[in-house]
Amino acid sequence: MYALVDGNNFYVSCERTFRPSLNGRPVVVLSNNDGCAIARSNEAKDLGIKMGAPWFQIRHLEDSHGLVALSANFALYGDMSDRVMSIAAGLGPGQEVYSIDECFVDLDGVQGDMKLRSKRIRQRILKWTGIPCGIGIGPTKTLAKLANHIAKTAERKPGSYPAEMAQVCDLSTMPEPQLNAMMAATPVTEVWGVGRKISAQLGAVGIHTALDLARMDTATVRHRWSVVLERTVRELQGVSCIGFDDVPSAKQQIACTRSFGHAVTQLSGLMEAVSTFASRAAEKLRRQHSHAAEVLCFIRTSPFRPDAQYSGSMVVPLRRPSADTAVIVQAALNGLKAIFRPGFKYAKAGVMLLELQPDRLVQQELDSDGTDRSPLMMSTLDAINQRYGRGTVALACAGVGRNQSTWGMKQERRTPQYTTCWEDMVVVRA
DNA sequence: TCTGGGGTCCTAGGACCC
DNA sequence: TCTGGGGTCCTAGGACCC
Repeated sequence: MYALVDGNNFYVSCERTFRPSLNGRPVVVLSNNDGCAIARSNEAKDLGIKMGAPWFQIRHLEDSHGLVALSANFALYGDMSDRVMSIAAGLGPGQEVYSIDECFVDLDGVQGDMKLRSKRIRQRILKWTGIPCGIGIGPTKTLAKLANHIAKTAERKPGSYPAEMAQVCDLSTMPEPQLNAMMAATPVTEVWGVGRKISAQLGAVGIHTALDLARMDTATVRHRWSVVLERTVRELQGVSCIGFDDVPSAKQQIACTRSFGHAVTQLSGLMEAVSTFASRAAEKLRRQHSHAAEVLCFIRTSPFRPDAQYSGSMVVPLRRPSADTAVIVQAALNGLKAIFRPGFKYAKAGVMLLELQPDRLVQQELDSDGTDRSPLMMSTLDAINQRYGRGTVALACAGVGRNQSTWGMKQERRTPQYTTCWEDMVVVRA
């Protein structure tokens, strides 16, 4: 049996913890470059703001409806997430942190009233962090997700589901007729694993609700769609098909990509950006103790602009797998020089590390004396940047901020890093 | 003027093997 | 008229997730 704990409107709720004046107001958190809305308060949803809505299309609501927009503050959200997760872990013996705002908890062997227990945990998270959560319980992950959806929807839209489902919903002990009624009231799009494309295809054959999907014949589903959807159907039927990932495995690829604050036309600006992204990616690589065998670099213009379009990418193999920033930056820059075409307004670039492997598998070289100083240098670099802040020590090709004002991120509405930066800490005066 | 970033898994089809 | 059977590996692309 599983529980799914999920923070409501997570980024907005993090901001509200430190600025209670935002309660009751329509609030959105914007993506990097203040591009589009990636989190919305209930009031903002009620204004009809869609997930991913471009800011320039909704900014008129600032004046007309008191909409508040904030730049994304991921340092804050990451830290608040850690706090929420450590409290949620108290619900059961195992926890899988699935994303920044949600986790599955394994409830096997837990005694007592699961719903009451969940309500207490929910209350504790709210009291200790200020983040409101929904908790769903079910015999499979997909049903726990469904229960979570019901818990949140019942709270937000009274009348959509029975009122006692609000905040915490337990589908695991529900009598079948009632469970069927819940599934019949849930559109199939809300089922975990059913996206836009597949729900349209299902709709075309008369499958509109979670219950319709649960009652489909698994062989038909597998034949017409895939084993992925078949698993979803079985999970809805109460047969667990999706495993529990207690210890997250190392990533198979690592990316660092950004849209620019302003268009970049010169190779020099792109070189700075790509160097910076490659350095960041290498840091992430070292944190999970991996080496990369290939480096992918890409650049592209903005598909939203009427200008001439160009998109180029190249995979650069390394002579041998590495986690050395200098090696990875050099490979990325070699790729960049090969794909760069003058005369375009570049809007985005990125570096991806591919073919990752554990760093303990090292292939020595015949002409080497066996002493590789790179690991020591890299761990020193990471330690300094960890202690004194990102970018304290960097490769010179990442620039010294000369072009940063061009390609660097636009963040005009960022809130303080209340919990991760001494200077930004809240001061209480008597 | 202005449209995010970072992942995973699966499948189909082609190249190649005996 | 009629041209086998069975397998692996790789890649590109599509679907999904938050």
